[in-house]
Amino acid sequence: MAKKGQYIYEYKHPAVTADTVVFGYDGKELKVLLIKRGEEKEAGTSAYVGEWALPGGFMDVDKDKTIAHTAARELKEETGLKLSVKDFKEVGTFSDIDRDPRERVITVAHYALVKLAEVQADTDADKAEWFALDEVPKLAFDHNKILQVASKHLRRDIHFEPVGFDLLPGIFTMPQLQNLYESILGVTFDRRNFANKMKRYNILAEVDDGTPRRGTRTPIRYGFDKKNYDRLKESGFQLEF
Amino acid sequence: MAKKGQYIYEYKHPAVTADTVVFGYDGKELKVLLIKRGEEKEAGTSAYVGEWALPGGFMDVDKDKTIAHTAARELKEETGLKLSVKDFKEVGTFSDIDRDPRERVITVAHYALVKLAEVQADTDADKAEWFALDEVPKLAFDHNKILQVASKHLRRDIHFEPVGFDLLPGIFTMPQLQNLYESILGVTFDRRNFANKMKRYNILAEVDDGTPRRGTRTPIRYGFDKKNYDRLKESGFQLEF
DNA sequence: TATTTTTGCGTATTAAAAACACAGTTATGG
DNA sequence: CCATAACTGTGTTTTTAATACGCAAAAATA
Repeated sequence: MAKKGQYIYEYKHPAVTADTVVFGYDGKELKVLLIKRGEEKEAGTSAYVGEWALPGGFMDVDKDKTIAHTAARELKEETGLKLSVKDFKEVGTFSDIDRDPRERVITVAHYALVKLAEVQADTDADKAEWFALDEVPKLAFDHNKILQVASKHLRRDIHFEPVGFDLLPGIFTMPQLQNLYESILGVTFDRRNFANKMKRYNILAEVDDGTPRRGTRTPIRYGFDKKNYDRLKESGFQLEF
Repeated sequence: MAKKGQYIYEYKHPAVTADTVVFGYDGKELKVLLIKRGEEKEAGTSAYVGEWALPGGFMDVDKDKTIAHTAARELKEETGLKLSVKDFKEVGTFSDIDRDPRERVITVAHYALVKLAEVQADTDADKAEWFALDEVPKLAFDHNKILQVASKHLRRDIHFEPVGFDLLPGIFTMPQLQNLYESILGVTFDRRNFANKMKRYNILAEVDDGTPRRGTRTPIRYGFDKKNYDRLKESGFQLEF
């Protein structure tokens, strides 16, 4: 952690934080990881103590190689979740002059996608909790607005990147994939057309995990064919769901 | 401008700047507005003096309502170009730990689109100069990388927003519009298919400015039908070029 | 056991994208 | 001045993708 001391500048500097919207999918709906704010360790005074907020915190000017490193470090410290720096996608900067009552603070918002079932055990239940997207309470600072913008980015990105596969377990079924897309986009697709379109992209691979398919009712199990996806991406290919 | 003095913090703060990639189109190719760096007015020591760079500068913590206001203010100060705050689209944050030799500086990059012919007179020729995108020299800091990312954002945004109309004069022809799209995207379209597609969106309006159309060779003049576009956008419509 | 739900596979229809031909007028080069 | 090339507009045809449904088999449900 950064050292406390006396740091002097000729011109005013803003404080900089990184906040992260962590999205997870439980098979039914999209969820977000929130923390309950405690006493601030770094800033002079604390703000919004006891309220729900996005995980995040102040940049360590000496140690954080980039602002994404700040986001990753703070997420780990506040929720126990350890993600790779490249999993953080930048959403935008929030810099309204009065967004923090203590001093001028600008924050760089990120979002990250996790396989909820696999990480739920890692999240520190004392401090962090998963909320359904439509049950998120009033949050500290401008975090409701950040959440809104991040959701919009996710909905846009899903059209061009295989983000669905970051949210689902490694092996999944076509109906699961469709449910995910429908709940993120808030629409419904025709079952058969959705499957056809997905298959045309050749980024799904049937997986045989021993489960017998006695009838057509047992859904086929798929995995994400990352190798094929990377190849397609390199050749200038563009997904469009 | 911010006052010089002694500002003390308990924890280290990074300096924050806003840089802007201003794109203009001269009818042939995409251009970018660059400035020649002089002595820094605000920071203790100057860096990259005499080199080309993107217009931008330090946030005024007391006066800049948002980081976009910083971008607008600095652009005005450095190039004479006065743009509305809402014309600045955020590209991303650049925060590598060693990107500025003086101190830790993170920058929020933006891009803006202007009608080159109409603003060329406003740009202060002593300090600023327009460069063709493929003739941009080596820039200060990580500005080449910022330019690259901004160009990528522009190429993406052009698919969903009528950005072409911000770059062209108010009245333009179909070939001009096509040339713009082709030079931004680096592709070629079939003349007839392009025109058909554009017309289907119903965001173009034929303009009669008195120029007689004696033959089919004199191109039809169009204007951007903003009213129709806003209506379409409100109804959930999405452009896709 | 009868009924409903779920899954896969397929077809017909509709809309859009891509490829292409022609005619009139202006610009260009000798 | 004339022949040629270049530019613009308006179509049509062909190919491809998107959309809307039908059917059968197995599993869950009542």
